[in-house]
Amino acid sequence: MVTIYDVAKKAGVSATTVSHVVNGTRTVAPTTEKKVRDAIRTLKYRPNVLARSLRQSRSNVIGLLLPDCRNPFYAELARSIEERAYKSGYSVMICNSSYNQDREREYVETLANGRVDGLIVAPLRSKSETIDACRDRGLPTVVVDRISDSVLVDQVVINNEYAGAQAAKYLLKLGHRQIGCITYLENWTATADRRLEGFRRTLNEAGVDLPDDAVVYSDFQFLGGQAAMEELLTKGPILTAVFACNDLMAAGALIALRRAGFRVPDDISVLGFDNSIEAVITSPALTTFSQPIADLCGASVNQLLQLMNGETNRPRRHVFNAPLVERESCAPPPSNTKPRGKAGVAVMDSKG
Amino acid sequence: MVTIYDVAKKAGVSATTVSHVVNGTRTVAPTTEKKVRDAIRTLKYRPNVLARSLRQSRSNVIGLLLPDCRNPFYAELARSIEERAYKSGYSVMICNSSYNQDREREYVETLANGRVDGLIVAPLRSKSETIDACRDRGLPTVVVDRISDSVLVDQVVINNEYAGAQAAKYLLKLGHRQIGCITYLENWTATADRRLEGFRRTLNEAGVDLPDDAVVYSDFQFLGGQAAMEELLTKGPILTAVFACNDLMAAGALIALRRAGFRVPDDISVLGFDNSIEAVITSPALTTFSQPIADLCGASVNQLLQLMNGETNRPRRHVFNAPLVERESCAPPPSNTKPRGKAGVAVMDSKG
DNA sequence: TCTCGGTTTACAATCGATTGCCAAATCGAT
DNA sequence: ATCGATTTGGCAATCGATTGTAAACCGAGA
Repeated sequence: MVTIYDVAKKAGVSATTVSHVVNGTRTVAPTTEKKVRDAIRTLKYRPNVLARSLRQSRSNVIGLLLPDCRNPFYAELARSIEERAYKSGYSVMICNSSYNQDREREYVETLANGRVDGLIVAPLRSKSETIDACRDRGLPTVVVDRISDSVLVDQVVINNEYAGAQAAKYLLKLGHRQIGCITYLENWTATADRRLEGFRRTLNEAGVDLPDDAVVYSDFQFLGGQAAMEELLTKGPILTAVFACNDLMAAGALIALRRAGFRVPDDISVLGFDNSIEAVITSPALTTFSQPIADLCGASVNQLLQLMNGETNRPRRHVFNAPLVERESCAPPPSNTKPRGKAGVAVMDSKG
Repeated sequence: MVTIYDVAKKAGVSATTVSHVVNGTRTVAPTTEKKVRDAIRTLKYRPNVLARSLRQSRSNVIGLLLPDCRNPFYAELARSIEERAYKSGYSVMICNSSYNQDREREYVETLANGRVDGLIVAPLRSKSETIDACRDRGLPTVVVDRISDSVLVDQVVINNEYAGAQAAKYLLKLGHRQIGCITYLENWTATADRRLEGFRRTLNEAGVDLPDDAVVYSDFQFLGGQAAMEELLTKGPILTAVFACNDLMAAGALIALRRAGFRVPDDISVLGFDNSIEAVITSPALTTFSQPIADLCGASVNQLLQLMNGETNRPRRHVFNAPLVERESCAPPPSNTKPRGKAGVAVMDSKG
């Protein structure tokens, strides 16, 4: 490896001068500068970023710790964060915890000690030592997508409970009364469970029950959603609508329903979440909630940049909303006796 | 930050001893070891990975440079590579070139100088200075998915020309004669263009023409595929089958066809590539070619590990095959006058 | 010739670890 | 008590940069 001393020797100057030429940190006489630049070019010298980082105690890298980059929502998040970070001169190191607590902890250990200047993390659990570990090390940290119990860390999230409530209102308005839900492990992430909470509360307020066997806990993945829908069909009550807490599971549900001979949305409605590419390419296309990814990433990166600049305001929670995107997968229930018109204009169905 | 010297002082030993306790590189008396471990626990000491890497000139990180992790094929590739690397004690730094040459070059600059021990890259172009830059720096490098012109670098790819030929044979066997193709920029990646090459050659050998206006160059993305299909419908010849060089574009083509009132596969067949999740959730599900991701990643990581261990065999090219996966999106052409039976059993259509 | 002010360059310490080499301590055997 | 072998532990150099401090240099004015 060619070092700064090799360049110095070839240019006939000291390493100090080479460093100042490379970084433009002090005025250097034009003739000296030329000698140095020539030497750099001849030797193909590149500064060793490790040595520089060690000395300056900053690496210009930020870490991004996600459950799984195959989930299109996280993939989109990763790209968007990387884009913003790049514009601010930072590279991004993306790591997948693979929905594994130990892996998550290990990655924090690996990342926290010098390798990154800051960390954006979508933690697996709300109550996790991961976040505490970051705080202990004094590592600037922002929690994104998922809520952490810790009040000492900045968080960037959507209002999941509100979105769940909107989901319920939408299905109720369409006339549904037999409603099910495919969600994620209980009390883990403060995402799917909050959506379920708002969903259930709003249904109850409207006098509609959400029985236990109409709720299936799955894994946010395609096959999981498919299996969950099959379980609902075999073991659950008769349903006219299902709210799946992400698009991948909703897509799985569509497949299970098609195989079982149901037509969506004629026989049963399916409501997704995320507005990922999956929502567009399924047939029928999914009615879903749009994750405000640009907002989430903008807020996360800005907040992290502030933290890394030493601005230590009291931690805050940035909250955004996920608006409903209507496509084709939701419609009034098949034997609907309620008015179908939008604003109360009664349009009786065949029974009327 | 608490350093090894802080621990040494608290434990009443030298930094040397602490280092050996942490790394298990020398026998340490049990009582001494206990003192050191207690001090480490009390002070919450963590070794600074930068300092360690600088001294050992290895970081235990490998870089992965991809065009775009939102593409499900690359997302899957990234996860699989990370999984294998993790098992060998390496972390993975994933970077997106975003289909941008400059970005690709900059990332190589950033990664190559100490930050990573090796690099797996899916370069944007076959003829690119990116690979040369890696070689100049002596960075162990493996090219994956795409072929590089450089004969001095290890490559792990599928046989795209063969797969293209198989695509042609399959459509010919179904009875198609009016065939189109949605591919990627010409002469860039040695993936889509090779597929097209094998595709065209095999069609020609069967006496079937692939006219210029039946080939559209797109961008490997969903919207691009949709636009490409629209272009084929408006400006191209009448077609009974389209080969899209990846599933995302095939999914886009399906949408365009549905909007234009075509039924797939009754009116027109669509053949995809990658066998990503998209191929399963579209309706109809895509007949496609299965990327042997496990093979690709296994070979890439193994090869890179060998390179990083200093084993410098002559660079080789690992080639795998992508088998056809039949689903629902391909069928005989609508007004087919050929036998439809599988093994020559003549089943005449309505014209018969 | 000497001094002064400003510019340009170099010396040497430092970041936080690892590690080759040597010294001290311990032990058992004679 | 002495010696040699074996453990155990520390000193100091090193990785490749950055940077505070000080020295060298240069032309101008006294």
